[in-house]
Amino acid sequence: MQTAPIQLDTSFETVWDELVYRGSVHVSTDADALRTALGGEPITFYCGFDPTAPSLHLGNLAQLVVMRRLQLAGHRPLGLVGGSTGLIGDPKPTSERQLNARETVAEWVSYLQGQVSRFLATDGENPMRLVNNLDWTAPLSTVDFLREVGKHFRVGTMLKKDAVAARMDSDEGISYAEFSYQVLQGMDYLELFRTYGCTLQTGGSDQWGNLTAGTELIRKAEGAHVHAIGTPLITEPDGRKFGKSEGNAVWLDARLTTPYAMYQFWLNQDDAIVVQLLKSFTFLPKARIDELETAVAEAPFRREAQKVLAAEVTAYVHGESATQQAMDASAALFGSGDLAALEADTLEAAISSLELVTATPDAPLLQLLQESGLVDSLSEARRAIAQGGVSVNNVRIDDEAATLEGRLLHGRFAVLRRGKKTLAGVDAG
RNA sequence: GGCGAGUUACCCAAGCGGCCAAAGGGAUCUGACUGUAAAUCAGACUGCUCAGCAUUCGGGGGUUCGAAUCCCUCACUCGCCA
Repeated sequence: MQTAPIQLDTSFETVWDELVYRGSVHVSTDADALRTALGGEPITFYCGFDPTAPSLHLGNLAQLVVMRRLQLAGHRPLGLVGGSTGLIGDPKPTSERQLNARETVAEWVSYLQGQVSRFLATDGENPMRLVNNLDWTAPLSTVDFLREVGKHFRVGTMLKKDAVAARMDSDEGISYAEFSYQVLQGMDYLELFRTYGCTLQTGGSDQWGNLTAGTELIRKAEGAHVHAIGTPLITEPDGRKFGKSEGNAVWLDARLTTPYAMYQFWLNQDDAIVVQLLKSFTFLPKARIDELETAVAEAPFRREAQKVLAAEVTAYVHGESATQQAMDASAALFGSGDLAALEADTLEAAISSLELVTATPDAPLLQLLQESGLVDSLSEARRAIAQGGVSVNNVRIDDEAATLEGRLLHGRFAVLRRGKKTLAGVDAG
C-alpha cells in the first residue's frame, strides 16, 4: 500500500487558500488579514482539546489535520490539553455535563497529550509545544480572576453565545460553572498571547463563541487584534453528527476503535460526502482529489474514493502496517464470501482484526453473540436470529439453539456476522 | 423568599385510575433492493429460564382490588413576582 506523503499542495499560494479549498474554514475573523498573516512570517497558533474521555475522536482529528497543515506551512503549533477546562465542561446545547473526578481528568490529560503529539511534528524548525491551562488557572485566586479577567466580560454578551442561549432556552438550564466556561477559554488565549505571542486559535465552529471570547478579551486587555478560525462541524448527509458508528464515537486510540473498525468506517462513507472527506481529512493534492471525484461520478460502484479515503486516514492515525492489516482483513472477510477457502493463517489474521472471543465448540451461539459485543443482550440476540440477521461463516442461522458444532473452519475458527457488516471472530482452538 | 408550570424509554413527545411495556416522530438495528452506497418499502427496538414471566414512566412514601395516571414528601428545571 502506498499512501500520500504528509505535505501541503504546492499549487496553492498560501496555506489559507488550501484551508479554504479543503472546506476547513466555516467562520473566521477578518479573512484578508488572516490570509496575509498565514502567507507571511511564521505565527504561533493554538487549538485546545478537553479531556472529556480517555481518547480523542474523529472530530478532534479534523482539528489535528488543520493544525498539521498550518505547521507544514511553517507556523508554530501550541497543543493545549485542557486540564482545567476539562474539570468544568464546555456547555453542550442540550444538557449539563456530569463532572468527572479530578484524578480521572488528570489521567485523560496525559493520554490526550500523547495523542496530540503523534499527529504533529515535535522536532524541526517549528515543533508543536504542549501546554496545559491548569498551569495558569490553578494558581489564580478567585478575586484576581474576577478583577483581571471577569471585569472584561459583559454578561449580556455571554448570554448571547449560542451554546449558552440554547441552554437558557432548554428546560434544563445551565449551571454557573458551565456558563463560565467561555471565560476560562478566553483566558487561555490571552495567556498564550502573552507568553508565546499566539495570534490564532482554531477550533470547531460550535466553539465559535469560545474562540471569540478570547479574541475579544485580548482586544480589551491588550488592545491587540488576533485571529480565530472555526472549522465546519462535519455532519452526515442527513445532518446528524459525523463520526459515530453504531452509536459510539470513532476513537483515535486503537484499543477503543480498532484500525480495522476505523478502516471500515471510512470505507462505508456515502458518495455524497466522500469527496468532502478526502479534502478535509487527507493530505492528497487537489489534482488527485479531482480524479477521485470523477471516479465517484462515473463509476460509483467501484467505491474508489472510499477506498483511498479509508487507506489514507487509517494510515495517518494508525500507521501503514496496521492499515495494511485492516485492508487484508477486509479483503478476506468481504472478498469471495467463501471463508472456507481461506488459508488458516490468513483467516486467523483477519479474525484477530475483529472483536475476538474464545469459546468451546459447543458454546451456544446466543451467548457468543453477546460476548462478542455483536448484541447487547440475549433478547437482542434472539431477535436478530429471528429476523434473519445472524450468520456464521456467511451461512444464515435460523435456530436460536445453534452452537458452533460442525461449523468451525480449520477446526477452530468462526466468523460471526450480524447484519451485513458487523463482524466478530471466534477462536475455539 | 412567594406563586405557578414541569420531570415519561437513546432524543422529542402523547397518555392523566384498569383495554399501558406505555400513541406518534426522529435516531438505531434487521430484512428486501444494492455498490460493505443512498433513497425506498417492511419488521424490530426493557430484560429473562420468551406464545409466559419480571422490572420500568425524576427519588422515597401512601391511597386503591388495581397507579405513568390520585395524595404526601424530597430533588432538579423553567417562568412570573419580590
